[in-house]
Amino acid sequence: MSALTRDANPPLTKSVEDYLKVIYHLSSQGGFATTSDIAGMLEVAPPSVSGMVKRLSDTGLIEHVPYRGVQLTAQGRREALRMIRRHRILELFLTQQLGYDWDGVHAEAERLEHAVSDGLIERMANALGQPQYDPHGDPIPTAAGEIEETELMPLADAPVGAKLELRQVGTQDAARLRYLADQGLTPGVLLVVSDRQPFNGPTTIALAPSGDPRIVGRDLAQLLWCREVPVEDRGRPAT
Amino acid sequence: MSALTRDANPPLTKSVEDYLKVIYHLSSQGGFATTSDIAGMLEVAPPSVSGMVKRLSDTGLIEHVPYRGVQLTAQGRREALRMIRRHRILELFLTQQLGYDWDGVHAEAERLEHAVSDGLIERMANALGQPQYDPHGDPIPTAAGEIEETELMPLADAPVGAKLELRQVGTQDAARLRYLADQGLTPGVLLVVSDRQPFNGPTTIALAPSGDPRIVGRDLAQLLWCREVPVEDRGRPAT
DNA sequence: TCAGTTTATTAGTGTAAGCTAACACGTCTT
DNA sequence: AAGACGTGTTAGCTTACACTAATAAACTGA
Repeated sequence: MSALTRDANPPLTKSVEDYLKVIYHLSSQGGFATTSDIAGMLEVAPPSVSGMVKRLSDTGLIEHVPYRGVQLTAQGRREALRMIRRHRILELFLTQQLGYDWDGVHAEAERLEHAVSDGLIERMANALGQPQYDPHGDPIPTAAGEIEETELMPLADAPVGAKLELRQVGTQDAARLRYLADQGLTPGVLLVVSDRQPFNGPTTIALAPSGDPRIVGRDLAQLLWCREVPVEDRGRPAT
Repeated sequence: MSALTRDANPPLTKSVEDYLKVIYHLSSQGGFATTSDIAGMLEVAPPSVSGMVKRLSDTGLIEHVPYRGVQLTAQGRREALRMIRRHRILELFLTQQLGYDWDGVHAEAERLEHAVSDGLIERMANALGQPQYDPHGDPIPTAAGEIEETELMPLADAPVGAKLELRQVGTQDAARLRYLADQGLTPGVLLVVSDRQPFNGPTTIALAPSGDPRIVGRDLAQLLWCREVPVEDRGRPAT
C-alpha cells in the first residue's frame, strides 16, 4: 500500500455516478440490472461493466450476484437519487430560467449534474420554488432522498373512454419530444381515449375538455404515462 | 495503431483546460510560464507538468523551450480565453441570479466551466445583458476571443492625493474578498489616496466623494488594481 | 571557473476506465 | 441429458494523468 490509509470515502467519479443512475433506473421495477442492459444504456462494452461492477460492490454501493445482475444497496440508492435530483432540478432550471426546450435540456443536464455542488442545486431549487416535477413530469427526489412513487399506466394500456391526465413522458429523445410538444402532449394535459383501431393498433385520443383528436402509435403510447383523473379535478382549469 | 486514424481533434480534457488557463495567466505579462510556477498554481508535482507540457506541445497548444518554459500558441490562447470567458460569465451569473457572494463563486465556477456547453454560456451572457466585467472587475473575453487590455496600477503604487477608480481585485481568496466587501472596496468605487505612512507602510485611502477613510496594508494594496479617474467621470454618480 | 543549489526532465509506478479476444456459465431445445 | 447459443467474466492492453526517485541542465556565488 503506497498511502498509509487508503482514502476511506473517495468522492464518486463521473463514471460511478452514471453507473449508479442507470442501475437505479434498470432495477427500479423490481429485480436486478443485468450487465448487458447496463452496457447498453451507457454505451460501453460489457467487460467494462464487469470491471465497474467489481469496484462498485467492493465499495458497497451495489450488491452483485454473478451471472444474475446487480442491485443498489441503501447507500447506492441514496447516491443515485441524489444524482437524479440534480439532473431534474437542472432540467427544470434550464427550461424555466434560461429558455431551453424540453427536448434540449437532457444532454446539458447530463454533463452539469456531475459538476454542480449540492449548495448550487439547493439554490436553484429555491429559485424554482422547491418544485416537485421536472419538465417531463418525472418526480424530483427531495434533498433527503425521498421520491414520490406514483401509480401510472401507459396510455397504450388505457381502455377506450378512459379520462386521464398525462403525467410523465418516458423518453429523452429530442425528435420525439419535439413532436409531442407540437401535439400539445405535455405533462398535465387531460386526455380522453376515444378509439383504438384495429387490434392493438394506434390509439386515438382527444385533448380534454375540448381539444382536437390525436392519433398516437402504439410505441409512443407506451411512453405516455397517465393517471386516472381524480373526480375533484375533472373539468377544473389547471391551477 | 489500433484505430485507423487517430482522432484529429479530440475534445480537451478538464486537465488540459486547467493547464491552458494557468499558462495564460502566468505568461500574460510577457514571457514564459515555468514548470514550477505551473505546478504551484495547479498544486501538482513538477514532473506531472513536464508530462502534460509534452502532450500540449505535441497537439500544438503550447510552445515549449526546454528548461526555459512554455507559451501559448494562437490556438492555445483561443482555448484559454474561451475557458476564461466561461469562468467569468459563470461567476457573474451565480452572483447576480443565484445570490452567491463574490467570495464563494470561484470554486463553483471552477468546476462548472468544464461542463457547460458554449450554448449555455451564451444564454447566460444574454440573460446578463452581454456583460463586460465579472464580479471581481476582470474583463470578460468576447465569444470571438477578444479581451480588453487595460492599463491598471496597484493601489500600492499610487501617489498620495491620487484620485482613482478601483477596477479589479486580484485575488480569489474568500477571507480577503469578504474583508474587502465589508470595507466597501469593490470594483467601481472611487478612491482618494490620503496618506502613506511610514515608509512603504500602510496606505490610508478615502472612499470618494465623501466616504470614511480606510487603512489598507501594503500586501492588500498590491491586489487592488486601479485606474486614474477620467476627467469627464469625476464626481458623477455611477451609471 | 567550478562547486553547490535550484529547477527541469526522465524513468518507472499506480489508478480509473475504457477496449478486444478468449473463456465460462446458464438456459433452452431437442 | 447434451449440445448450442447467448450472456457474463477474465485476461491482457491502452490512454490520461497523477506520483516518487533519480538524473540532467542552468544558475550563482565565492
